[in-house]
Amino acid sequence: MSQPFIPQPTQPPSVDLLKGLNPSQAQAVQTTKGPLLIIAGAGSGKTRVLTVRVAYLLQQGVSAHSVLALTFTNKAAKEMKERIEKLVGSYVAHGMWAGTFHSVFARILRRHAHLLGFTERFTIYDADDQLAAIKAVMTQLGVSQQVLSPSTIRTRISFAKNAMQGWREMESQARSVHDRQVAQIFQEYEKRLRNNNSMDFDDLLLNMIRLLEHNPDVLAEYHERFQYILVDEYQDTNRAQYRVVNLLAKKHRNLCVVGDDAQSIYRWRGAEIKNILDFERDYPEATVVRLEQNYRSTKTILAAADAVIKNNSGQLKKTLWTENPEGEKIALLGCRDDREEATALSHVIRTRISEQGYQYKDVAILYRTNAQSQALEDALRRDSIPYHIVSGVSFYKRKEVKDTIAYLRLLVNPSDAESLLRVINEPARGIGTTSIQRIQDYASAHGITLFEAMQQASKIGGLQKRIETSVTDFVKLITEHQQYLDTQPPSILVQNFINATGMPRMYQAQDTAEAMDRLGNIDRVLSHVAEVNEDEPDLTLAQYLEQIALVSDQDDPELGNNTVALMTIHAAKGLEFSLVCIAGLEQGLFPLSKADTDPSEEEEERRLFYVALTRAQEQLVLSFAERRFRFGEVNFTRPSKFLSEIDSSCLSASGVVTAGGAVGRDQRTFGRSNPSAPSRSNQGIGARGRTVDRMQPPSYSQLPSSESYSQLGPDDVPAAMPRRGAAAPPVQTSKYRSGMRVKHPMFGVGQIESVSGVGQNAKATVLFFSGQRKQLMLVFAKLEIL
DNA sequence: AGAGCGTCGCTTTTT
DNA sequence: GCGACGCTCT
Repeated sequence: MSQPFIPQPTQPPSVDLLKGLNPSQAQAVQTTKGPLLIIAGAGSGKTRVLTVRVAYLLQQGVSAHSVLALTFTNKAAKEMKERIEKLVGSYVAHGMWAGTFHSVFARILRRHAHLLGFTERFTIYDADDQLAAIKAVMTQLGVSQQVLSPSTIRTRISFAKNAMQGWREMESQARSVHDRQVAQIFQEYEKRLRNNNSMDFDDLLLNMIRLLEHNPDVLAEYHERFQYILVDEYQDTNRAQYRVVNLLAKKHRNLCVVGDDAQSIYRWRGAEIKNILDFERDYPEATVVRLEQNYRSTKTILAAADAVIKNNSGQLKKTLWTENPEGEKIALLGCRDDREEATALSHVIRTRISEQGYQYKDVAILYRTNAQSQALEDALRRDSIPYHIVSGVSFYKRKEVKDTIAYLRLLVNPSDAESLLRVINEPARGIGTTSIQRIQDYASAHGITLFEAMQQASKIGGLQKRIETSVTDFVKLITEHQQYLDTQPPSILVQNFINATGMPRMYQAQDTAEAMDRLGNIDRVLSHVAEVNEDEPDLTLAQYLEQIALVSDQDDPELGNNTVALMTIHAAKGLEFSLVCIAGLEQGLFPLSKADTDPSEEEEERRLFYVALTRAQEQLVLSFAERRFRFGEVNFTRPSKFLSEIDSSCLSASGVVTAGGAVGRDQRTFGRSNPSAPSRSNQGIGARGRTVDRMQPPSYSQLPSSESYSQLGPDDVPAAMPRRGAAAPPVQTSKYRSGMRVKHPMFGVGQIESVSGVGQNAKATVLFFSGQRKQLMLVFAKLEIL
């Protein structure tokens, strides 16, 4: 992309980018040379500064090609790209690399995979794939999964990798037999992934370091290219990410990092706050800019957040302030149990929407753990409040979806033993554990991959003739479709291949509602491939797989809808809403229980609470329950100590209410129903924390019977509400009639022959012009009526 | 080989 | 309250 003399049609040559920026923001934008640390408080216009800064760079004549922007989420990367394009036009912004650490590194690693002993078609393993590999290794080593849990081992391996430690370090630091065993599993795991031509998420970082450190010419190439580097959320970088960033920035030292130590909430994933705390030590010549003016929240919300975060030690110095109004006080809902909490929140939301002119999309309910969403969903459904869940149970976690993906991965990377083992007997081919063991033994005896062993099925001793045929057929299935990898577009290839696996036929034959559901999910995967392929005609299957490996289903289309958002606080980072409800403020839940023993864990939980509070623009509602259903049983709880850290002057005088009182209107004060008792003493839940015990609930007889809720049957649930985990937008299945002409994204135009079932289960038999006759689940099929 | 049953452990957060 | 896993039976 040389720079020809083409005028930029969409953009006047000099937009005044600095207009409307405050002095610190402007300074951050204009400091283009040398290292720059931007300490960006919550709501201080960070994204704006980042994007304007890049736009400014480009306007100064820097080529987009030489800019690299690294983020943690795909969403952040996408937003940044879009906003920069808006500022300078897509022509000028073209060629800039903005992406997550993992996606950018995966792209670079594919290009140089051979230097590290991988092929460019390596598979990327997510946590589940890692677990499968670890289990396989444990079985192979004869380690009982009872004694050492695979998921603990996964965590330990991941943690070690994030700290750039290998199995050798782990072994030398081992303090027990267990530790040594973990190290041994670690070692075998590494070997296994290598044989599988696969990398886990952490490897994407580690291999990037290896690549750059062992190949000076490659490093030089990227030094040449990336002259300006930006890192968002620098407080969340782990040691490996820190290392790569510093390697890449070493030559030009034009490294701009942005972050807020108070919002560091990923320590459990290896994030090291000290990376941001030590930036000035790493780059003594660094410019430091503090963005301290908050444009998001009211004074009340900021005061509460500030009071909370003050309890943490070792923060970077900064003082958030705002010109925004004082705003409403924070409401506090004390509830009897989690069901009432959900009902109370739902009612508060409904009241404020109808009385204060908010829209559904202005509201979010945040919680600490995903499990909490269930009760909240039920309540919202009962009240007919439309909502969506941000990154709930993943679509990609469903068995049939994982199987489908595993088939696709195997096609691209036949060395991938994990995927192979997943699908070898799905649908049943008579290849059971015994046969697999034989093949595996043969493979390791000959030092070849599982798939290669299967290709020599006839030479493997002890295989029954019938099974040998099955194995040969399976190999044929894969190899036959492999030849189309380079010639057919993924949409076609995948359709044919998955059909040939026999999976759709298997579910078809089962003919249960559940099987139809699964069939619909497989269809959704295929449609998704087709969709992406339509946008990117040059897409390869390998690229598609990489995309879905590195994308969680966060960027669901429902964000555009006017619905209340439900999500974990982690998922809420970077977002803002007019009205934010934070549920489950109880000891043991938020802060989560393990914070009791480890003060640094408590500080992380407190930062998490800080993040939650600062998502709110105008109003905050905090809630807790005295009893909560967890682990299949009812637990009694105490209010979160974080509540006591909020100054009582920030809390609404009538803020503490029972769920019963909150139903409909939140005005009944907590505690004895004595109207003369100044509610001030109660709201102090307190203000002093130790008063917690005093705020025991009113007697249950004072509260409306909870039976009033159970009178609401499932019929009260509006049919169009999203069901848990169902990412598909509600489809009006009733509008389809036989005889209609319809269009399917993959099968094309056809005519409905018949419709059966109702609602979620409605199915249509469609005869397509291609001659195919298909039974399609209407909720998933995306049939367009012509 | 595969279905069926019982036990266990567990739900923090995600690229 | 769920799913994953292992054991037993057919």
